Amino acid sequence: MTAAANQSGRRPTTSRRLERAGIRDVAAAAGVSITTVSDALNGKGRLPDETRSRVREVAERLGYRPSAAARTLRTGRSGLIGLTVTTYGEEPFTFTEFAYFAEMARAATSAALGRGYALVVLPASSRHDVWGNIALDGTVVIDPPDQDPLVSELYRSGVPVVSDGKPGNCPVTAWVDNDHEAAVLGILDHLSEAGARRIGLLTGTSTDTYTRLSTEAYLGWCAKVGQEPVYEAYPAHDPAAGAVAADRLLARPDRPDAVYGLFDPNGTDLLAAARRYGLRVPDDLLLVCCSESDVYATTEPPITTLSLKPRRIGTTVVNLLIDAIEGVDSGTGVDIARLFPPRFRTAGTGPPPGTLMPTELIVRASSQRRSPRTTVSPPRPPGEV
Amino acid sequence: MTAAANQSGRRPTTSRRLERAGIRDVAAAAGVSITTVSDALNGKGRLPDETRSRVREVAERLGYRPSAAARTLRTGRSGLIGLTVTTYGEEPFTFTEFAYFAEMARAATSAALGRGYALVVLPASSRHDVWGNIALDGTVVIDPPDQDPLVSELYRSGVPVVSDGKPGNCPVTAWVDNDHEAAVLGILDHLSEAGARRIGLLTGTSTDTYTRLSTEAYLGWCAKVGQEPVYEAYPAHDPAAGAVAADRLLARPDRPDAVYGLFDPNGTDLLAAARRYGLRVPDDLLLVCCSESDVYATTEPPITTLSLKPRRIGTTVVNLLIDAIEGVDSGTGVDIARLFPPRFRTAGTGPPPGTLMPTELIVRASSQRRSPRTTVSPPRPPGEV
DNA sequence: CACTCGCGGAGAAACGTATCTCCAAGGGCT
DNA sequence: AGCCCTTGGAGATACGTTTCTCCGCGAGTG
Repeated sequence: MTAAANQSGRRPTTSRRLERAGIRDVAAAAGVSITTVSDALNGKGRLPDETRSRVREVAERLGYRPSAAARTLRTGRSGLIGLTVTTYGEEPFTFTEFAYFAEMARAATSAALGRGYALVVLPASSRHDVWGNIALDGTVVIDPPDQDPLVSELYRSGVPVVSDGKPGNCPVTAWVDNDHEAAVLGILDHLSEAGARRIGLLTGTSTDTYTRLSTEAYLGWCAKVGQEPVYEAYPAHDPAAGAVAADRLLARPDRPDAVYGLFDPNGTDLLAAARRYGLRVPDDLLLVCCSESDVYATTEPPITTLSLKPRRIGTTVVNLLIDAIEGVDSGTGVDIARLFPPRFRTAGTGPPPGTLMPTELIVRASSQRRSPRTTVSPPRPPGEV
Repeated sequence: MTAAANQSGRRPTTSRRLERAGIRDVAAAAGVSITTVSDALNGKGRLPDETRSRVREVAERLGYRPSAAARTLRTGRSGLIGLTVTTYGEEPFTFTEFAYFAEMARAATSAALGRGYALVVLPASSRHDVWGNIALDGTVVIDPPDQDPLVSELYRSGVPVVSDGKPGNCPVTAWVDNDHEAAVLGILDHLSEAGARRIGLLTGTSTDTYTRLSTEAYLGWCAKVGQEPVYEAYPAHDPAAGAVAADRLLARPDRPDAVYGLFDPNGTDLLAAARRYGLRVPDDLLLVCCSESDVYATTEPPITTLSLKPRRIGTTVVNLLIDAIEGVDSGTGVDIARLFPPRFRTAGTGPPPGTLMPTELIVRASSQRRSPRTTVSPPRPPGEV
């Protein structure tokens, strides 16, 4: 019927200014009800294809764009995922400072978008302001410290949290981490096989999981093989401190004949320090550092690096989070971990399901005693090409 | 059917499960109206301090968190800003690939948070899906191409857009860019003064503003001083292609005695190529490249770089955008550019207000003839000062 | 013929907040 | 005494969706 005029029933249609078209306008223009429009556009109800396409066409003609805010309010889902890094001090962002974070964030963003979610970058130390003003379906937390208040708050709010880095004592829904212990042990073995007698460590003073687990693994290994630990620790966010620490390590009376550096810039710093002390690499000093950068392929000599494969981590973290978001009856805010799809659970136990991902050791000249100097099959790294 | 539903007016209070507390619950618990709670929490109405603090306390006790979605729907503001990079092909993200983007994004994120907004990273090429599902108060667009459909769409939706990179023909609210022409001319003059007779350019094949303006400035300069242009172009996203192009440039019969490389990795590529051809830097070849990385401070020799100061750009872009968002009566979706605060307008004209920001040339050894060697007036290029 | 059943679709109730309008009471002023 | 103004606060509505419920109707079916 000619319902076009009064379709809105009690709505004061006259008050509509030049605002954007709403679903009501589409309904009126197409001569159907709001329900039908919603169903047609979302592919939901039982409608003949003809109605569906007609509605779609009208919507297109009016330039109709559904209001994300209204949809979020109604459905309880925003399609937004928070990404935050909590450790490493108060400075706005260590993102991109360490290549690991940059790569990881990029992969996470990509993975999220592939599943229809977008990532919001948030600082852990932000005024409650920003966190409270954003409707988040879930959050990725990078390396939460023990008892992280932010994670607790999110948990209380019923927001699923997946952490990159095995959480100390936080109620996370799930977590993903590298097998840092295996990685360090692998490197130490690798160096030993290359002839190292005393392996030193360049580590950090912060208490994040990565630093802690790696250092513990080193100390444990030392105890096992009966080597006195030789290490220097420095605040990892301070690039200058790294160079100084590298220097200190090589200046010690019990100077190591091999060093593993836990952080990205350690490789060049150690190389520079070695040069200062007249040490040749790898002849007098074997070198390995953890880095995602390929500049170490072109240093002189090229340096063996451990890659944490941040892309894989980022992708996995996001997928776990979205699985949690979509796998849960979002009404019940309680004990999301219990409702988590069982396939992600760790073997037998209760508390949050975690996944350990392997690392990759990229063996270059710095960790191999000069063989015949040519490229005749150097010893291969354990599992990689 | 069920008559026992109605308790508080018409609301079926019994249906409230274990959901989170809403503003109504706070109002009930505090014995005041919803209005009062809202006013008290937002510091808005006229209320005695006593009422205000009492309401706040009750809200705290109930763990009340306002719904961001509802607030967004009501106020029309989400506190979310989109960040997108449109050029450089289809790959998910060139973010962090070039240090410029990484730095710029970081600064933008920081600036936004400082003003209470959060950044959402979005790909320009995304399915309309994601863009439509997010309530954005505005968008930062990095380097939009001419007639960018994304920008047009945003404009039509009434979303303010500020671009990093002078837009070709897009309805942006404002833009920020470096003074690329001045930068290139400055470098060319710098190289001339250092004794260069024939300056080459390593540029890109893409059509983004940066590449275009820089190349044009180079060609213009060549025409003015009467030098035959010597340049090689390659697809900037392909790192391998860069090395090849650098090699090509130095292999030419009309080999330049100075080169400016527009992209970050060009410095090391050119250095490597020079080495292959037995050219000494800076003696036989002067080198400058555009980069934000400080690795060029430690190359052998250190390389002069042009910094685009991405942090300043990112900060400025975001501040302009937020000014636009907050300075406009968001009801009227029309012609936001007109309503833009006049102080940001360019001198006389109409179309979108833009800001040119200076660059910074960091002079290192690669662009200076060794002092003792040729300190005395090398032959000057024809028409130069 | 009375009935069920599937189809196509309409109505209206939320979702949770911000805000506009309006009201009551008390006190100062002319 | 009548009036206005300020203070403190309540009611109701709108924001724009999604979705649950329900309804009419024509066609099979016993």
